[in-house]
Amino acid sequence: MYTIGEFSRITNITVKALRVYHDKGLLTPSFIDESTNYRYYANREIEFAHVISTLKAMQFSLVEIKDVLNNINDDADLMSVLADKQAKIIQDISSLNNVSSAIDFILTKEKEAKKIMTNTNEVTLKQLPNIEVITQTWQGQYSDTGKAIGKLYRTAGRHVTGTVFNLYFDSEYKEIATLESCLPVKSIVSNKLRGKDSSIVFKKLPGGHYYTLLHVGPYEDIGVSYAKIFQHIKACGHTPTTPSREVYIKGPGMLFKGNPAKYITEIQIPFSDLLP
Amino acid sequence: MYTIGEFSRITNITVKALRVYHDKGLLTPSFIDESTNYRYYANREIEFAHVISTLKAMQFSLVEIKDVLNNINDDADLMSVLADKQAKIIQDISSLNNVSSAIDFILTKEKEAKKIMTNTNEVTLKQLPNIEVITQTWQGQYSDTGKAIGKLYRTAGRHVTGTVFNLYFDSEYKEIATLESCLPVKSIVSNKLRGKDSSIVFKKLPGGHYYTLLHVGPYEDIGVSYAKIFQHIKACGHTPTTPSREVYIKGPGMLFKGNPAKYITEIQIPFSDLLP
DNA sequence: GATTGACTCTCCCCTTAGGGGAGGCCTTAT
DNA sequence: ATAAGGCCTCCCCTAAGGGGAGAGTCAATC
Repeated sequence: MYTIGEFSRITNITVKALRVYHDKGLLTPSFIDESTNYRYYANREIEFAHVISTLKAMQFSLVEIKDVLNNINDDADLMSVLADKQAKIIQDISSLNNVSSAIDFILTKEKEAKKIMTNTNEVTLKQLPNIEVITQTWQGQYSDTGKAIGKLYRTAGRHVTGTVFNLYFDSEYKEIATLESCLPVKSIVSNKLRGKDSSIVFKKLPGGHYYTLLHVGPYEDIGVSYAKIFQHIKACGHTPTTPSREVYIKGPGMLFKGNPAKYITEIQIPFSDLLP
Repeated sequence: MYTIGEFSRITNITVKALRVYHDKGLLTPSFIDESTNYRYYANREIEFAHVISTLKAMQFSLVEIKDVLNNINDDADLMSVLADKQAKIIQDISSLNNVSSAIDFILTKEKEAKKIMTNTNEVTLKQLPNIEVITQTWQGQYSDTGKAIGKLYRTAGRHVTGTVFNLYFDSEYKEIATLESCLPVKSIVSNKLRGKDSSIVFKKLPGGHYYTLLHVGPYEDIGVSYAKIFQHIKACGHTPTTPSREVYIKGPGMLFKGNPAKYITEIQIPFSDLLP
């Protein structure tokens, strides 16, 4: 016979926990002094204590453990209980994996943005690849882009392959611009669109040569960068055409508005060789 | 301005939860009617609510979320918080994976036992392979095997490769037998033994030809099976030698004593061709 | 025999993130 | 004006104990 303290040391279960197990009828000491209420445990209980610890380590709740202890005699039953528990654990693992991926996505994006920040921000001539996107065309101000993007993201789900951008069809500044928000996706998404909200369209955007310039800072200042890139294009003897693109490499994030001074936008402008 | 009910529908957060967020200072409605205490939310709060939901989905506690909301302005800080959280999630995943493996181990063993049960239980002549084990030699009764095995299991950890068995060095029945408990392991375990408790020894057991018989039922009845196998060996003109083995394919499990009528023990007896 | 220190008892409060419900006040539609 | 539904606060409940208070108990020492 052991006192509760001795038994606690033997089984590596705290005294508090042992009292709880007693209260809940999981592990009743084999003798209780009726005058003092002292609990005394026998050797036999050590084995039970071990079973409880093991089941607890397997994520069983105390109620479940009690159930197992009282109602399971047959091996087959025990195995089915264990199999159920394992299924639940595997499900938990999968959902945690999803969370981890989601965080990964954010971290990766941030790292890319950091890398880009350290690059020069000079006008560059780039060959853009063909790209598959879902798009939504609308009219309004740049700041409404968020609304369109939300819908696109929900449609694409986990098939997003790149960073969102807008196409601008106006060659000069307009208060209410016509634009098309684009989200690069796997081509499989085109199947998901059948019969759905027809304002969202799957497209293959052709690539080609574009003049590009990174604009770092709040969107309100983007005029400066536009001036810079137009000047450069003209100096090269080319003529800007449409649609131009604004790639929102880093903007108000999924979580926070962030710091506008660190927003990164890539302006991409197509051109023709002809003089205007 | 939205009432709490409208805001709840917009954000998919229950009214109860919104009130808790208010109490804890996570999300304060932008206007509170001082005479009625009615909460009114503005559009601005929708964004915050979304941030809170997102962080909750990422396993942040309310305290952590409040901390993030109040104290994090810099992107770099946010990323480090996310990275920390991800590390913790990955750790959780790994520990769940361990639990799942442990359950797997039990389920697999049980399935094997079931398969064996359906086989015949006749005396068979088998070629046993060489095998690497850790062993502990001791004297006592069969029923003390559990004690030795516990130590072996703890030593081997996840490098266990097979089912535990005892070697018997006495050729006749003795109250206090000399026996050696063996646990098949990967040879890598031999490294872990250096400088440790020297009663545990790493060995390569040679295989060879053995007469074998499955004993199904409680250990007390094993005498019957021994009689059967000895008789068979004699009938074949061979002489039993030592050490004989008892493989505890299924016994009192890691969790429960189980049903002794379903215990499975394989008796393995070596022999010489000479007559005694 | 008495004291003392270590042990044990019960009881109460606290933790997460709200859920359920009671009782009472408020708003809005008919 | 009335009724329905919305909103308020307050209280209890969850799982698995941890922390601590106040009181009683055990065993050894003086």
